[in-house]
Amino acid sequence: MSEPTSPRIEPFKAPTGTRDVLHPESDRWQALIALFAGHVTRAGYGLVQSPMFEEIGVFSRVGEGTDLVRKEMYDFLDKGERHIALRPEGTASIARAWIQHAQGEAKPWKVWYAAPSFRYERPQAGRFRQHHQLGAEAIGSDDPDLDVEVIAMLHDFYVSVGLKQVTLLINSMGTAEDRRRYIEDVRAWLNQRLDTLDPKDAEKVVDHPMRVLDSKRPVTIAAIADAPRITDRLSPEAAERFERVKSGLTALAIDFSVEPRLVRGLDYYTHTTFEFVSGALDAAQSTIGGGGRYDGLIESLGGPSTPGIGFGSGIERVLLTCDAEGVFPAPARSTDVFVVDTTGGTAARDFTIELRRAGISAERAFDGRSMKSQMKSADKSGAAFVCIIGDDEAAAGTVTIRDLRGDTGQDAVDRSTAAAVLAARLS
RNA sequence: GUGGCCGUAGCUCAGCUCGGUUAGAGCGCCAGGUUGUGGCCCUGGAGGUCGGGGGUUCAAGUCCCCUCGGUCACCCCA
Repeated sequence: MSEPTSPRIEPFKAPTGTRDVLHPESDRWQALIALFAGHVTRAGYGLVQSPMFEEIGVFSRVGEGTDLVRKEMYDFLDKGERHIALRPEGTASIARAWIQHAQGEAKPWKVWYAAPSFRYERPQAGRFRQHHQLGAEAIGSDDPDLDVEVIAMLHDFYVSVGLKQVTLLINSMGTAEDRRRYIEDVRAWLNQRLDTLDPKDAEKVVDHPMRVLDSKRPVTIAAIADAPRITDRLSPEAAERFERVKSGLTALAIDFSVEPRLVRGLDYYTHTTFEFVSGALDAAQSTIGGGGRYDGLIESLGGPSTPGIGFGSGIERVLLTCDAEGVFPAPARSTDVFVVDTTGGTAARDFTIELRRAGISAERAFDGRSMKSQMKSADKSGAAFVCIIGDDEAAAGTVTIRDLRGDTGQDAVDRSTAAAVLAARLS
């Protein structure tokens, strides 16, 4: 009989379509979120932390016919048999939160978030099962100048990130009635030309006629050149609103192009819809942010008829675009002081923490490494100074401060004053 | 969900076409060269279920099948 072999464990991996964001990339995430937070905070938006999952109904109201609801929802039954879905997009949760808690707040209620979203899809470039969105929503006002504010906020954020090859596309879906009537018109128009469409698109005429207009297939693109345009069919009040939005963007020197075929994936949009597309990404996923007005959403979630507008922007896609444009690198990590201790580690333990308590960033090596090894670690840490504590310093109650960057050499100072000396030399 | 390509050290990859001694390189990591001093250089070391399972064979990293994962595209979207 041979000894029973211990079972080999196949190492676990992060689930399909998810990733671990480790430093230094995570430092870049923090910097991006902080930059965004600055923009929205200056505009009066407050942070909302909402649950990552909801009763599935919250999300299915965004559009029973959308792919997002029909096949991309990451849903399951919990132990209480509740039908739960992981948040696939940010707006519905915010709308639900407003209905539940904030109806009495001043309008518009302006909030922002930086949070994960989940969609059950096959991952590819710029597409994940868990991705992260920076978003903002303003609920309770139908003023078109609010549309301008929201779009300008996202535009200016991209500018401050350093992105140059970003194009703003805008469209208006008109009122709910305009939208409904237009969809019928498009369906009728397409039905008379089914044989001229690419077969893949012809299938979509019944359920998603507007999707056909958004097709990338050459045959279809040629066939729909003269299809009715929503922007030609807006009711007078919707057209006037749209003009106000466009003139606002123009006044702010924000370039845009009206794209009457712009179709966004969620059914709740009315009036203004917009999308920021990167020209630097050659991947299939080039939309880095988008949003629009959703004047019917709150009501469909059981709240009072209330207008709203907002956007979401994918952190992963924004950073992908940054890579493509060579902007927004990870901020350099810096350590002020690296403590080298060859006396056994006690001095490093205590002195490092003393320095940190004095507001100095301090690192050290562990495991009783040789001085040479510790010096190498000090160099790699990027520290400006190294503090050496060997037998001589320990006996004399001093530390040797060595400048790792310049040529000022090294000198011993009394340990009790070392933190102050370092703080002075670092400033 | 469908299809193309790809899975060999922590990372990037060679080896697979025409199966055959202890599976290699660079980088990284650790140590030594300098018994108290980093960056450069030199030397050495650790580290591999060749994604997993099955099959063919005297013999499989190499051939076949299945499966899982990655990636890209469709679809759709951030």
